[in-house]
Amino acid sequence: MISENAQTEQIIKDTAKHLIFQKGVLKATTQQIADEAGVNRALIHYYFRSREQLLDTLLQEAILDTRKRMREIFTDSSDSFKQKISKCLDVIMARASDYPYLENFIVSEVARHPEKVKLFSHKEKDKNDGIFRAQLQEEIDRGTLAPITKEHFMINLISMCHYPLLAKPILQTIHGMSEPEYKRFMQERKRVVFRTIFNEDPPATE
Amino acid sequence: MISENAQTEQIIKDTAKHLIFQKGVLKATTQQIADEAGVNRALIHYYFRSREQLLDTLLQEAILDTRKRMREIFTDSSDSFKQKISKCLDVIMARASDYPYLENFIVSEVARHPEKVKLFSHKEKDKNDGIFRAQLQEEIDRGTLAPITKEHFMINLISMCHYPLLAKPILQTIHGMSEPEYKRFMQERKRVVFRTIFNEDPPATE
Amino acid sequence: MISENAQTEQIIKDTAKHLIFQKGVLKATTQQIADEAGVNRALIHYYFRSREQLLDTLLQEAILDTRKRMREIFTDSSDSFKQKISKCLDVIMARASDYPYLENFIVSEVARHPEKVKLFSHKEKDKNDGIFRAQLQEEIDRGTLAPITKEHFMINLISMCHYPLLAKPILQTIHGMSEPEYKRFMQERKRVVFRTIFNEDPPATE
Amino acid sequence: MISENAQTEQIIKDTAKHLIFQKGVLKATTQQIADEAGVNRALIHYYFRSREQLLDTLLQEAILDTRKRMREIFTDSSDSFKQKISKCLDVIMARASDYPYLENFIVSEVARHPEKVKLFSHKEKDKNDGIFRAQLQEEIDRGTLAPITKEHFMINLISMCHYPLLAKPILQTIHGMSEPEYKRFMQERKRVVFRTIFNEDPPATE
DNA sequence: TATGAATGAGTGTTCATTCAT
DNA sequence: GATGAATGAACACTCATTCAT
Repeated sequence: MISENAQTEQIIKDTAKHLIFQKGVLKATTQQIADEAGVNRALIHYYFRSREQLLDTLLQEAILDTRKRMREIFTDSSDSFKQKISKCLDVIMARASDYPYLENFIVSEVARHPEKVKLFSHKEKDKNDGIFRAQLQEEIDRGTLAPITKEHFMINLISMCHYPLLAKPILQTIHGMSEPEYKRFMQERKRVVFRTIFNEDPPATE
Repeated sequence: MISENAQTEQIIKDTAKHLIFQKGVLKATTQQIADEAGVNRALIHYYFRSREQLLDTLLQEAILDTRKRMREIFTDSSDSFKQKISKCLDVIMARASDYPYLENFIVSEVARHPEKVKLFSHKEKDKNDGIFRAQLQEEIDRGTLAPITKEHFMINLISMCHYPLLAKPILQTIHGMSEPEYKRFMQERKRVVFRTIFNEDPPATE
Repeated sequence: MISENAQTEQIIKDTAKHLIFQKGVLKATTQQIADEAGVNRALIHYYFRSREQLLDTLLQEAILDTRKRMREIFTDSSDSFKQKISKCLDVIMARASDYPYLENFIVSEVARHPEKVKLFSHKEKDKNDGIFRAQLQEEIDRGTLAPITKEHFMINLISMCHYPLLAKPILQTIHGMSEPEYKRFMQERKRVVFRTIFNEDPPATE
Repeated sequence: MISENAQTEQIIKDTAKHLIFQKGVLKATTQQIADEAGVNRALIHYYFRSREQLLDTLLQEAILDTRKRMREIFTDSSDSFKQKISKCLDVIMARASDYPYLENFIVSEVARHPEKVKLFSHKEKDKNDGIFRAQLQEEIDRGTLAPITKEHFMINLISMCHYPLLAKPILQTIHGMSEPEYKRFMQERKRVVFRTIFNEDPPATE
């Protein structure tokens, strides 16, 4: 009816993303998805064969998209390490802001079906990995960063960005934040994370 | 059979905690719980009225327990701020290590039933809150800590502890860690987090 | 309601047998079975886990029962060969009369799931097989039976009994038989089959 | 694509016959039929209105074809009765060999929809019927055949041919026949059936 | 306390069928 | 003629929950 032609497939995907990644309805039913998308439940199976495959598709897309953005940042060699991390923070925060429950979804998916971890493995040995490690070491040698491995460094970055978005309602309750207060809090967040890591403000970005 | 008397209630709770918080079976069925606990499925309803109420009980207990431990740390005024944070890290890490999926469970529970956020609200205006803010400010004034609000500070702490445990299988895949490598990684974690925050090693603990 | 306790399981089995083997509703729905049995549809899964397993159980029981009766006939060594075959015909006809669609069901089950053929394999090398072959050969040698292998002989027997029951409505139409005519036809059937094989009337049975 | 014009209708029918009558997929889906035929699923409805009507068409054709061949045999008065039966056996065996599951399909179709029995009724009172009965009686009078009605006689014929093809996998299991053994078995079959009926070998055929 | 039996609501999925193009 | 998209009805199955004992 409302949905026509090949757009329908996209509508279903968008609706499912919205429901699961944004609203946090991790176990969204095919019925729920179909209702929200304004389509017949059977259409989900027509396009994706199963609920499982729809979710896998969403997951795959989200992962590839994030990875692509990350690669773009680290491939651009003209930036300084701190500039890269700053951009990286932007990407992570944007992602976390768009899809607050994505990380949560990923974690429970993998908990239930450990073989899905394959979705995260690169075939191609990342060429940027070497550069990253070198630049990180450089900062440490220069004394602008306490000694830390790449793994700990990246996980620090990701954790500090994701968690507050995930736990939004809880934080609002525990710390008694109103909606505008929370909004302000999240806007400060990037600077705070950068400062926690580097002990200085992030470089200005366009 | 095996379970007698009032122990049964505890066995059910323990089993459910294990299944959901430790093994990550967030949607554990009453059947699964009963089977694992070696009791009849109907007993769960006898003791807890509904699956929902059982889960709420578990949640409540986990929250109260964590809060109690935290309070103990911050009530003991003889410790320095850094010592308190160090102990605090110990508690969070221990919790995250015992119940890696607890945070995940909380988040999706609250996402689905926003009213459950009530479980997190204190009635009693926390007396330690004032002390904490004062001590934090003191550190900042002394220059041992970059300016930061209590909220950001606490969230940094929590995020950096929880995430790596939650995402264990993914991290192992992305960073190519073997089981012993991951174990070592987690053992380093506390020091890394402390250093990321304070730019110095944590004080020794008993 | 009507059904109580452990009888329910038997009621479900009996109903399914009736529906599938007698009425010929080969693809009888769990709903149909449950309705006819006057029980809740979910109970079928409670007792048999799946429709498939219910059907397998029925099949298994039917096969074992028939095999048992057959063995009884051939184990009793006091009977002459013709007497044995006569009794054998009685059993086959009775079976075919009780469950006209059993053979049909078996055939389509095996066509769909060839591995189910295992249900028919004996583990124990049949001791009666030797006796049967010897007695058959004896009849041939005596000239009361045209030369024939055991396999062809048995299949002749079975085919001629089953087919007319299976195809009842068609035969009634093609040969224009009324209900009493068909009944008479079937009553003659045993004698006809025996005569076709041995060229003489069967011995009298109790 | 591959299929053009009016051939498509035939392709669909042939595919369905193959799937249902030969491979034994009695509940072949329109999708399965369409896939195997390499056409769009909706085309089946375009040509046949419904799955049901397609199947009815196949059934009708199979019945008419068999009946036509039978009539040819019995219309040709130059043959002796035994020659006719021998030819008749050839036709039945060929049919059963081509479409082993046809009989099974017919039986379950009629079981489900008893009104389909109409497909088998002749309008025209078969003229050959009288001749057949006369010739049969002649054989009986001559003593070459034990007394038997036309109905029993025909059913004996048909049963003994169809069953072993239908039950192929089961017979192979029960009697431990290898594929070549079964093939040899079926080749012997015609002679065996003829001998069972007439106590003599069938006349040679071209 | 504890349990086996029973149920209603809901889940993912399949399928024949229709329709606009 | 032919097709992709769409739908409603049905299906096997699961699950939390209730109840009699």
